[in-house]
Amino acid sequence: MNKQSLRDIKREATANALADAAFALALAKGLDGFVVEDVVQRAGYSRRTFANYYSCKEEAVSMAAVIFNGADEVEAWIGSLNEDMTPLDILYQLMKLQLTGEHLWKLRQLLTLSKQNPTLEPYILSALRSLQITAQDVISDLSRGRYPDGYTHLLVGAVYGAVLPLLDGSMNVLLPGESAPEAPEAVTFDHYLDTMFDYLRKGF
Amino acid sequence: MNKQSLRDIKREATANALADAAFALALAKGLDGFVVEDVVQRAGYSRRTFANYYSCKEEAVSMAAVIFNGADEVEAWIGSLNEDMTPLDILYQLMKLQLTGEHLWKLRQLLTLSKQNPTLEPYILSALRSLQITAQDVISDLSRGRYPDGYTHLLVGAVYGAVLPLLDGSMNVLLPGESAPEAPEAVTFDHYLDTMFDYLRKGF
DNA sequence: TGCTCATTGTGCATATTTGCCCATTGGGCA
DNA sequence: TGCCCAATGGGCAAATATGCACAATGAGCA
Repeated sequence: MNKQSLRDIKREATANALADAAFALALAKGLDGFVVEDVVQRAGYSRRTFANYYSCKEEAVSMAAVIFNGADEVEAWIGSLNEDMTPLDILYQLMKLQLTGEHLWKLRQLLTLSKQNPTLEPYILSALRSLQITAQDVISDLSRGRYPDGYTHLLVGAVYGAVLPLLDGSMNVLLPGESAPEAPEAVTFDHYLDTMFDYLRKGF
Repeated sequence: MNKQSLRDIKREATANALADAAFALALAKGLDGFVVEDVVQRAGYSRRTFANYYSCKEEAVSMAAVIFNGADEVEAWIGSLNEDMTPLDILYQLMKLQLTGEHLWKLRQLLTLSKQNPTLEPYILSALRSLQITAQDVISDLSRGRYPDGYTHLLVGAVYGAVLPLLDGSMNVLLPGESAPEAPEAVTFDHYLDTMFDYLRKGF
């Protein structure tokens, strides 16, 4: 699907390495506990290169949560799609694929960090927005000719607009009795997600 | 000691990755069982970049055997040297440090490969020569003012000129009853090395 | 207040890597 | 023999990464 030249691969690897390093440092030391120099040292790049990819550490930290490592599964899934599925069904399955345990866990960590330091919030929103764009492209492509673009845009917008509230809601529920952070529990989020799609299907 | 900028580090990493990949392929498939394209694919670089570092796969394979990963130990050892050691003693200890098990094993694999394909031999010689240059620099620096350069040059030349015969000799001895290649046995080589230095000390 | 200093942002030169190109080489085969 | 073709070597431009310099920012402190 993607051209993915060697250059593309390495560019993506650089961006991911920087984002991962920033995210790890944010978890370990808090948003104010490190500087860009620490990030590039951990990732093995120069400060100048960091500036070529991200405008600040907040952006890098946020991007770490949307790094997508399941492109192959999504591709296979797209190929196996039924012709008669509605955009709503497609979108539902896509979110199940995209928002896997690791993603959810990272997003929650991001939200926790942003509670302590609201500077982070706009960058989280941007990161989520990039997820939305990706989903929009997939849905648009899959339902082309069967549904107008306006329909899918509104639908995808509604769903991704609800991600943050969904996360927030499931956090409030989970956080008190939350077990180990390294084994994220997604069941409650899934429940909220199902509820959300029920509303979307049957109307609020 | 070395400036070792980030650029230097990455340049060395590239050269090493390419050499390691070439060496691994040579072991797995033989010198004629792979092409440069295979090397760069395994290492994650382009064919053009390979050409920036090595003129052919034989050169890369040979360089893999002299990649030195014990610079720190050597540095520490240099700092702890006695002022009254002779160049011969220094050189003896340096070879013990340089020619560790992994190096010996790689060099032997190289020799085995070169028996099947003599194309490799000049590149092995070049690789050994680079080891010799390094040793020459260390020895010259350590004995500066106490011994003339001519003396150390002749000495180092004599020793490194004997490395290939030493390897050959110890191979002949070891190969029949050689155990697992992944646990190289260096004791017999060490014995040969000691004999060599005995000759150098007391005269042939 | 004004000063100091760590951090950051950015322009520019240089180094490194890649992609694309084509010429050359050398072995296999009709 | 002559042709074909995979592999190679290398020129060149573009993309990416680095090193360096300097300005801007902003927090801490006398």
